[in-house]
Amino acid sequence: MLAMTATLDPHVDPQRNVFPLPVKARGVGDDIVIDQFSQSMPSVYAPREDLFLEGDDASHLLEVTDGVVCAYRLLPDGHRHVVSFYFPGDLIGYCCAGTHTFSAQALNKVRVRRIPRPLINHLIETRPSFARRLLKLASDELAMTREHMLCLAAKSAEARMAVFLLALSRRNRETGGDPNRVELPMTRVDIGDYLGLTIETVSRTFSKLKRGGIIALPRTTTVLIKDPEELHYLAQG
Amino acid sequence: MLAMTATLDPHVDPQRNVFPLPVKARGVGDDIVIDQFSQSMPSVYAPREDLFLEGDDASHLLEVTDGVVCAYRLLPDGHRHVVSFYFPGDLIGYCCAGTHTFSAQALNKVRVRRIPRPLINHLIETRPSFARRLLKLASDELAMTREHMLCLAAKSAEARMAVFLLALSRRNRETGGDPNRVELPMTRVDIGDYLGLTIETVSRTFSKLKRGGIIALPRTTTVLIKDPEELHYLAQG
DNA sequence: CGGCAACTTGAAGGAAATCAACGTTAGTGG
DNA sequence: CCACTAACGTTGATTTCCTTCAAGTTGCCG
Repeated sequence: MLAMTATLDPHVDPQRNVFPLPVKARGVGDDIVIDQFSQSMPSVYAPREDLFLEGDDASHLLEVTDGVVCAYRLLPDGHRHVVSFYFPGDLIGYCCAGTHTFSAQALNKVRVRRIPRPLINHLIETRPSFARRLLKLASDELAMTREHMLCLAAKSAEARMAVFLLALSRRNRETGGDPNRVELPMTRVDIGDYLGLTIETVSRTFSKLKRGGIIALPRTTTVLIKDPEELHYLAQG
Repeated sequence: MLAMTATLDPHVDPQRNVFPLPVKARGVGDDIVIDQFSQSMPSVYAPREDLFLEGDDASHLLEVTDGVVCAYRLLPDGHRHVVSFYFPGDLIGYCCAGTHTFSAQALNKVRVRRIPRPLINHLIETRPSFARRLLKLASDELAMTREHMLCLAAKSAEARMAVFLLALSRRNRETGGDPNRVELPMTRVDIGDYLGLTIETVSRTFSKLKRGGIIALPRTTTVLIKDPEELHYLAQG
């Protein structure tokens, strides 16, 4: 259950030059108001099913409870750009205008709670603390987006991959998992479209890191971080 | 004077795949409250003077009234990344936590109005409409940052430059200026650090556009757009 | 076992970075 | 007003990294 006392994730640290992946607030809900409502309409999506498309009416705010969501945009030239990945506990679409600015697709079996926008608006009107929390959420997401932007603007393929893996590792640590064992729910294409690289470069970089003894890849979807120290070094550029 | 009725800039259109430059709200102020306060402490900065540094306490929100501000970050490896440019009417630091997540430098003579954060917090508490407006502002900036990110992830040097010039052109049009005459208050280094390119590439791309008859450069700081059609085409990728 | 999609690896090509030199502009002091 | 200087900008030659194109390989699911 969402607790009123749940605060925003204290680990978001815009000062560090890594970790652009969203690590958002758990428990943005205000008391049991949201809880009651959202319980009444849970939704489940199959792998590669779209939750919504860019331009769709953003009538609801989504909270991911299970699975991983890939936010993406399709360009006129046919290219695809992955904006972000959303994990359990993350909120989607909380600070958007009337329509969604990106599409969202389930990477595996995804479960979300749908929170109607009017409820959000009502809470903003009636509870200043809620508005402040949403604002903080938006500013955190902005900081993370800038981090990712910086990564794309200034870093090599190897550095981008290192940043990416460390972001996943960090998320694991924060959710009580093994920081040195990273599961990849997304394909190489997803990773490439997120990091601004081709699948070939993603694959080659994985191999290079493997050869260097920095990671191991027992399966294509499992990364074992063997040398976190070195990975951090590479992430710096 | 800031008017209560002033709404958010209707021209921000996240659907379009161009124009990542901030075109933010004029008149975020709530009635005359902010107006009264901010009038009392205007600040002026000389070219290349820093308004604040990354990590500084964000005690105030800044509204640019004159000149152009360059938001940037310095990386451990010595690289510099330009996050954004802020023009008259733009707000800086409205959605940031306790400390600034980037440094800000005046590109030319800059005048800003400093709005104390406690006042902002007070307005959020007491006026839901103000909170909603700030949230809208944050969501617009997020959309624009994503637009820029997409540009860095997926576009060629030429396309990035085209997008950049069109963004400046658009801003001109919206402020009643000549959309086909763009003044560049920033250096080639600034542009390069913003677009993730070297100064040489920026310069070469200017020359290429000039050779193609798409732009003219009567002075290094003045761009005349001769073929907006073609420039739009190039901006697509 | 077959078939297909995802992934890996190799070779060739290209776009931008780097290295290096030259030109241009603005600002300073004689 | 001109000479000098330093910062900024342009252009060329070379190198590097990533993309593209083209096979293979792996692994999953019927």
